[in-house]
Amino acid sequence: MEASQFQRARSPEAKRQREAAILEAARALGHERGIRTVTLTDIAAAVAMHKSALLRYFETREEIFLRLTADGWLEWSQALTARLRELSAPDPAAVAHAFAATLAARGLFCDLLAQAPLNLERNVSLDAVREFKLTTLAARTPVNAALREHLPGLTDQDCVDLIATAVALAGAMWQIANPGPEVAALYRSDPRLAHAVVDLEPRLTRILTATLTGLAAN
Amino acid sequence: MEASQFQRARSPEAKRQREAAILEAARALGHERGIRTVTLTDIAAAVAMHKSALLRYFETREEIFLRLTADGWLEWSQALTARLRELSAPDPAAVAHAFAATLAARGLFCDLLAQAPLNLERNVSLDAVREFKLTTLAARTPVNAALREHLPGLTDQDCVDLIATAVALAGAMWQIANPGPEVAALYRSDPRLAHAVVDLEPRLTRILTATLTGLAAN
DNA sequence: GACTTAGTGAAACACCGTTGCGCTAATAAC
DNA sequence: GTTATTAGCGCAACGGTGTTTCACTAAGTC
Repeated sequence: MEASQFQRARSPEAKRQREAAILEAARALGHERGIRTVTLTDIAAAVAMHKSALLRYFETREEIFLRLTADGWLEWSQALTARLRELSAPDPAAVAHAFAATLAARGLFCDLLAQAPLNLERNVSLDAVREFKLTTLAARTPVNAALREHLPGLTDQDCVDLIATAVALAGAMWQIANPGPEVAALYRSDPRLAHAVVDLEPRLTRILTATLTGLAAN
Repeated sequence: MEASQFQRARSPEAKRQREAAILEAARALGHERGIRTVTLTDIAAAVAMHKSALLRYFETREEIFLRLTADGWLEWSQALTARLRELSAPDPAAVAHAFAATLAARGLFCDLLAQAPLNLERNVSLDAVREFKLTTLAARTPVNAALREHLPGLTDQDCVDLIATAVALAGAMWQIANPGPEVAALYRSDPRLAHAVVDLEPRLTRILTATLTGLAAN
């Protein structure tokens, strides 16, 4: 997050190093304050560059976060696939819990998921959109395979739907489960608002368990 | 959307009329271009006022859309409750389809739902947040009652989870199902991106049917 | 050591939501 | 019917976005 050794990146390796530093700074800032509040000026300050220089590495602000989202997909896919392969006996509830736990543990990813379709596919080149979609497809593939292997009763469409559901719910519900401090205090102060306080992981587990058993029963 | 009869609203009725005109203009603009792209200047032009004048009726831009969202909840609740009451024999698939159909038919509401937790609960007074949450609670109550009446096997928590799931999925998936024209063309042009083309209503129906049968089976 | 080239910072730009401030339309007082 | 008061409104300015332009100069090349 501090200045690099070199003042100007000319070699391809140096450029990749700078690009990685920018992504890492954006990730760190997004993690501690939420994506929405992270500005180009903030990222630029974190990597000791001017914000205009960032846009020589990424076409637009949204593209930075789209890259972060794609990376998040791949990382989450690895973690989830590994967990699914550890399961022994076929157990929909365990599968649902694996989805919920891996997602709930990745707050930044959930934050990004919620904003990806909303903000990120606009103001981004079509090439970037294509690459992003292909990356998410590649990330879903091993999860899909592990699912079908563990629960042979599921069709391919079932697996596609399950992953889409888990990701959509994680994005949407993470936002609700993580309000700002004042709003959280408000929810706790008024008993009528108790329903607004939600705990992400158990709720996701509950819902996904139901969805999965429903799919398996069909 | 054109100018009012009076130039200045002084009586309470005239003020409410102006407020309604602002909301209606925001709704119309959001419906045809998506909430994200609707600016205060746009709304002001539609009601033939200056944008600064809008902020005498609503504390902030987000508050306008929060009001629209709350109205959407009440309207959807009515429509869904009526449809649920029309169902005769207990049928989870029919219930799921009622959810999916009423949501898919309300694109603006889905759009608002996706942005409500994300953007709207920030930059809005705590009073507005409280009122919004209470309104959504009031909107959920009759749906909850109709659900339990039609499918007695469901617990209260089941109904709460089902409504939360339906709403979260509708918001998130509507965004994916309705990309901009260029992105939609991209999806259609590349066979590897065929999975990115989704049809909201059948997909929601499928998923919610599974979730509901899973909940009922538990 | 001079030359070229390409990464960078500074500043300007367009646009956003928001605020402060006169003006004057709409009402009330006489 | 005239005048005084009040308050809704347009205008212009402000601070803050993301983005673009351009002169500068560091880093490689001969």
